[in-house]
Amino acid sequence: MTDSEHKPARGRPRTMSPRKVLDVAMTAYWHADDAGVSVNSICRMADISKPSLYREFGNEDGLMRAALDHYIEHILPGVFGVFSNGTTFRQTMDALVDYACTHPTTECGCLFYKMRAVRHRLGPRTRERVDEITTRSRAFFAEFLQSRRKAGDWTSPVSRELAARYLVDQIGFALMQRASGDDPDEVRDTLKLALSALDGPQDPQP
Amino acid sequence: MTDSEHKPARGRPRTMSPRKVLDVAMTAYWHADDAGVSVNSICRMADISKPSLYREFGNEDGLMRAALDHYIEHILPGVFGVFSNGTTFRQTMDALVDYACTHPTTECGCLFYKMRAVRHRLGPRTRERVDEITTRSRAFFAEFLQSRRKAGDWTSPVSRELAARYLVDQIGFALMQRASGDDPDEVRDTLKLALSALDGPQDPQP
DNA sequence: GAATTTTTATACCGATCGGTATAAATATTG
DNA sequence: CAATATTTATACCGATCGGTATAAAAATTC
Repeated sequence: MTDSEHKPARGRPRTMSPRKVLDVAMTAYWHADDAGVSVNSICRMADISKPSLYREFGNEDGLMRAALDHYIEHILPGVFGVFSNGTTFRQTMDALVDYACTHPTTECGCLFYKMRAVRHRLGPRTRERVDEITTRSRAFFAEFLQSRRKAGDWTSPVSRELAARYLVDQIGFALMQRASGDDPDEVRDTLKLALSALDGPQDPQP
Repeated sequence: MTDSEHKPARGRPRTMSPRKVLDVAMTAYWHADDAGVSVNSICRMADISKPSLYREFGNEDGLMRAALDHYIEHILPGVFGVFSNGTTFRQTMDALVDYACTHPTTECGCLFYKMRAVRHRLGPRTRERVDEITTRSRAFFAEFLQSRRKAGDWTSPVSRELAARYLVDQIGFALMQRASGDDPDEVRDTLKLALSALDGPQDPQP
């Protein structure tokens, strides 16, 4: 949806690659310790001029939204291996905990959750995208939970809507702790304890 | 510890009241929707000049630390009514959920948790104070849990250290959601579900 | 080669930031 | 009243912010 892959046909050839800028911006927003990621710094890091960036993305809001889309498209799909078809609810939860707490990809947290945490200070288009992804994530987890309930290995009396929201929130909480540099073992213990609230009534705790 | 209540004995009398500045700063940091609380804005709100503020608090870090201390001293004590002596673990948890999700004081979250969420961008002295309060909070909850375990109404196999950390984190998470303007009912459902992970093995869920 | 089109680089805009230099204002002390 | 001590108000500092005006550079079209 970058919508500017039109070949210019004539004019000065561009030295700026939107793909490269998005890689830089995504990584910067994602791995930044604090909110100190300015348009200026991204231009310096990507070695482009500000007018080039503004021509391509309009404003900071457009850049952040494009960077989030870039992240969703290129980084997030790696997570969905966790949701293989045959696996039990419990197995999937364990795999999720592993992924969120020890996978190198999540060492700096998750760009989506980081943007969600500062939702109020985002531009309107980026905020809109964050809200869309929140809705889609909850729907995805709700569908997963429904299938596991039908399969019989998720027996909690909690509604799947609440459980889906709870999963999205608790995983995000763990990823934010991870991004803050918290002890991975403590993050893991906390997340496992939180997710145990979704266990069935008579399931034994390992 | 404001340490500047020395009467000047001579010189131009001060029109600036540290107490008033701390009230303004505390409220601003606490109720601010985003990070847009600058020293300039606090001076405008408190109707004082910047040199007066810098003379009293040194720098932004000193002001934030003093505002946090002010909050701990004047606001937080109202919470401890929840931990009356006779109440059960379950009763205390319910009271905590009520307080965190519906009490007017928590409508904008909690200044401590808000500062904790941006711990990395705090000045060294404020960050030190935040860490101290984190440690003290965990210790307080651990002591409470130990007493309830001895009293026999907290039977979870979870260690009290983990449970204490979990309580501090989950209550903070709920307060941050509340500060973000999330639906109080949803925050309440999430927190109740999270705290149910600390219930004993055979306790019935109401 | 001249005209046109597109992107580039540079320099700038006003606003705001945290922090401070300076001097006027207002008190006590002699 | 003069000297001194302290706080005030004002104006300023350099840096950075998001965003843009302007014109040169580099391509195609005529």
